[in-house]
Amino acid sequence: MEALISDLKSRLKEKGYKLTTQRRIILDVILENQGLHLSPEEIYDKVKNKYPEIGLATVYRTLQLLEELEIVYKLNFNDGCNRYEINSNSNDHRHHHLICLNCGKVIEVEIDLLENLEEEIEKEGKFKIVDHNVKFFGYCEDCSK
Amino acid sequence: MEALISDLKSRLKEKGYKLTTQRRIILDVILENQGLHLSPEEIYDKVKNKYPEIGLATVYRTLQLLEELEIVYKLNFNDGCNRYEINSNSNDHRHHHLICLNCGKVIEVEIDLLENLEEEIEKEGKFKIVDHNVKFFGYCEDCSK
DNA sequence: TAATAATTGATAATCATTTTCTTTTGATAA
DNA sequence: TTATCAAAAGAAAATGATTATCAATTATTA
Ligand SMILES: [Mn+2]
Ligand SMILES: [Mn+2]
Ligand SMILES: [Zn+2]
Ligand SMILES: [Zn+2]
Repeated sequence: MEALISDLKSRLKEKGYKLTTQRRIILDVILENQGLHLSPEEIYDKVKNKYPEIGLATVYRTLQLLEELEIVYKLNFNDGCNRYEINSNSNDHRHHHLICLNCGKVIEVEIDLLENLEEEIEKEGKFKIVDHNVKFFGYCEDCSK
Repeated sequence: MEALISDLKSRLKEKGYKLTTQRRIILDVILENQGLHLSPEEIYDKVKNKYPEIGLATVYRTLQLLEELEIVYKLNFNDGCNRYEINSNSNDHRHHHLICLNCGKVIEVEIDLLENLEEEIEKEGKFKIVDHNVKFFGYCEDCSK
């Protein structure tokens, strides 16, 4: 997590941006809530505990910026808002999400196993893959009865 | 395509809904534009050519209904609106999408190849998979230079 | 220290989608 | 066929997430 903050600092500087208190706290909140996939509003609420003067617009702006810098990743679970998580692996591995159709719970899966599929797709020579996004829908343990 | 219309008719009747002209035309437009992933607004424009009195709210309402009946499938390419396509295979096979990060073009891939991954996930016994959604990001032929 | 550029917070504006409400339509029974 | 009644449609207003605007503040540079 320290690595991420210094990462942020250098990537910001690189583009002439500053590491402000607000930005750092927003990233802190996301870091402290790994796996929860917070929405901007939820992040706003949590940040307000640490920095009550924060404005909602700043949260939106910062999330945009962090996404641009590939420090966070934007998710869409079709529940009316975007959600964000740390982009732990800018390089290769990206985890998948299992979404329970009954209770809405979101479970993370670390195995990737897309190599075959990606290879097969690139074999055609018509597309160069650099990232993917995989969601599985079904029923979690509790909801399977 | 005829199959889909009669499918629609029976699934509607099953739930006490009616097959109206508007609903049929909306489905026709989606059928006539396979692979284009139209947005509600785009569907509205095309339907207006055949039925100028249609209202936008009817399009939204019908899309919701068709999705509920599993006749269409809702997609999100993060471009500010939802998009819809025929849910050609309610059973098993669902095609994937390749999205060009440069020009935005969307290409469909028919190979599935997720069996291994799904098996591996279900092996843990914590989740029963019934559907998936897979997007690949990268560069299309034209944009790879 | 003065000048300049970046950042913020408050507020207004956008824009896709939903709701509300009144009128119309269509299936069914008398 | 006609009366009845729920479903459906269209117009218009409302909602709600996100974005843009703008004046004030803060950090950096000359
Ligand atoms: Mn996650
Ligand atoms: Mn498609
Ligand atoms: Zn569940
Ligand atoms: Zn392209």
